[in-house]
Amino acid sequence: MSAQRKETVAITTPHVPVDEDIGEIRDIVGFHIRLAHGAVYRHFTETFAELDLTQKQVAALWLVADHPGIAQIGVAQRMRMDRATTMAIVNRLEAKGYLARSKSHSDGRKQELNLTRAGRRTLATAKRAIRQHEQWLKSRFTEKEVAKLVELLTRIHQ
Amino acid sequence: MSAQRKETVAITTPHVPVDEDIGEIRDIVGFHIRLAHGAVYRHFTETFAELDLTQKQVAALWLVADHPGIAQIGVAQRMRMDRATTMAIVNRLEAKGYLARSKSHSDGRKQELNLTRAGRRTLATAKRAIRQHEQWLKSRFTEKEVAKLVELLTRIHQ
DNA sequence: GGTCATTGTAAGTTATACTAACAATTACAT
DNA sequence: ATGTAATTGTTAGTATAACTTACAATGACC
Repeated sequence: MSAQRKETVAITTPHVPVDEDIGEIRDIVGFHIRLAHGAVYRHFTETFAELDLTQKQVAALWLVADHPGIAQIGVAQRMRMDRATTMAIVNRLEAKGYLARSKSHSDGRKQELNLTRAGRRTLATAKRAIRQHEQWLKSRFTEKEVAKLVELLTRIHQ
Repeated sequence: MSAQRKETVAITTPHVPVDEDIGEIRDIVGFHIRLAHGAVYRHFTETFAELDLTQKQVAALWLVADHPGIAQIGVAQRMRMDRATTMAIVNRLEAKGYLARSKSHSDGRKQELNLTRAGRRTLATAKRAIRQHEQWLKSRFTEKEVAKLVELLTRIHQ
């Protein structure tokens, strides 16, 4: 559907230049980060359409898999989200049956998060989709450029 | 308030390491883009708290200023948004009194967008805030690195 | 023991992004 | 030139995400 739409645009509106003038905004780094994020987000959504998972949901699932028994606050800190936003995401993953909460016995305030069997199965599928998605993203760079990009981006998010 | 909160965190939870282990996800480029975008978005929101404008709203305002009489579809294409999303943003900017719609006489389907006097005044203020925000973002890079980052990001969003 | 911090939770707000449908207008093919 | 298709704006509805505020339960610490 996306390829079809793109083709339609190319056929019916050849007079619209690909590199439209965006004016002074071209020199704003933050604008490029937002455009790049948007492009990645859109491709991710297409890749995960059948799986019905968002970036955040996959990231949270993956984090819990890598840190069994992690508390919600732990997920929040690693993903740079606040508690309320984390709640919403964990709620959705719980509703889908991919992870389960259980009271921590070391700290009564916390809930331990763990994947269910379905969660592990889905994450395995998701990781294959991520590999595809990453391939699409990395295909335009050399290995060295990928490393450089990650290094630069890391300096932004600490 | 942000500095205060950061300080509080540093004082009350020194046992939480800054570089928490995020596991395998560390190697996913898309994850770094999302984290970087989130960090930039958060700083932008703080910088523009008094102005009560979002990234998208400023970008749209700026685009209209650089392209007087541009149609909504033109804004959408340049910002990689669909028509409905553009509508919402233009509606908000119109409600704030920063831009005005007027029927195009060359194409009856289109609306010409132009800044109001208040819109021009606000954009001027916004540009000063953007300069601050960009300074914060660029401060961690050399000029060469900024150019490289923009070049790499541009390859992602075309 | 009392005070303060942490954690999870609920409720409500805002912004964004998408789809689907519709009306008005324009473009185009035969 | 007429009928069909495409474009543009618009509305309505849905979903996600991020935020605030408030509250309860629990833990940390003097």
